[in-house]
Amino acid sequence: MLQVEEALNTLKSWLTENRLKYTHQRKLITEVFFDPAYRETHPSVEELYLRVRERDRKVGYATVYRTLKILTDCGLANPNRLGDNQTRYEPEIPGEHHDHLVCSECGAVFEFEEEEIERLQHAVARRFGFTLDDHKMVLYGSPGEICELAACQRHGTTPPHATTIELD
Amino acid sequence: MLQVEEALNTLKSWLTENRLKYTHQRKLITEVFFDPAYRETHPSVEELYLRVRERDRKVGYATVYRTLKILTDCGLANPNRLGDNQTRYEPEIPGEHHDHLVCSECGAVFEFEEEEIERLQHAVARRFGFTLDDHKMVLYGSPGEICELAACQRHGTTPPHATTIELD
DNA sequence: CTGAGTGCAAAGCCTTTGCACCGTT
DNA sequence: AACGGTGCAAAGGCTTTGCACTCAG
Repeated sequence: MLQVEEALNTLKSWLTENRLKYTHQRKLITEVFFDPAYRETHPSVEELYLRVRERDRKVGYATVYRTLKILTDCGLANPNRLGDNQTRYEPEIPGEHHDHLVCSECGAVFEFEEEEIERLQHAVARRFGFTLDDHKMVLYGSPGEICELAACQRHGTTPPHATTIELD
Repeated sequence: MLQVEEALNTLKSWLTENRLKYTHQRKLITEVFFDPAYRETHPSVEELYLRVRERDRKVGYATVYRTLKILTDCGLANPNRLGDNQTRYEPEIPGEHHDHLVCSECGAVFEFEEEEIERLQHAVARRFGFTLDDHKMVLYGSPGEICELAACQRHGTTPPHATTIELD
């Protein structure tokens, strides 16, 4: 719940700074997006739209698109392409960056952090005379036969992840 | 020219294996795609289509899409999303993988290789019990004021890269 | 009040598909 | 000759936009 409040505060401040309005819809969409129960689901716009509609039938599709754009602009949402040709969003928690590993077979999405890769990415940017602003990285992998760790759905283990996408 | 021939041979074998046909269009599109003069331009389908049309006016848009799909399937083309909401393709040279760094300001695209990052990506996949099949990584960076190295167009240096995209 | 925001439907993009004709095998 | 390929135009997804109405500040 805490993070929902923080997100709403961030949103509110950002809107005020930009002379935009803190509307019922923007608040609702942000609440749903940051709902702890859905935090790791990497929803597409449509998926989020459907969840929002469960709470308020009158919210329009376009509003969800527009709000997600705002959330992205104020650093609260992170758009990603994981491989199913849709833009998927995830709530951005300050200081909590992670990247994704997608199972080539079933589309299960796993999150991971790898400080050393991030460091090297900064180094690469620096090598070109740039300061790293952002990056997108997605790994695609196949679970081995004798794999104990892979929690890939198709292999029967309980998934520690919350999303499964349909790869092309 | 060598790589064009190699690509055509690879394509031809693959088509034969799959009982598909080695048509005039597929040959032409592949030749244009692997043309040394354009090798690093990361063309979108439309850009490639336009180039192909310079050599044969009758080639259709759909054929370029279909052929690029084939080239991707037989490992000769690599689709990428660099940040301008288009799929851009680059010729795949065996053993020559690289990733991209995009200038946040002007959209200039730079290619780089970083063995250590690749190694760590394999390690991450392994940690989850997966074998790494593929990955997508794009870095976004800003050129510094006092930057000598950044060959970002907007900053007046000769670009060592061949593509500039329009970021959203 | 006033201008930004919303919902709806229409329009835009990029990409795929159906179909009749064409060309490789 | 047989069957996959091609070109064209139409249709599909996802996303954005125009517009009249609504509501936050």
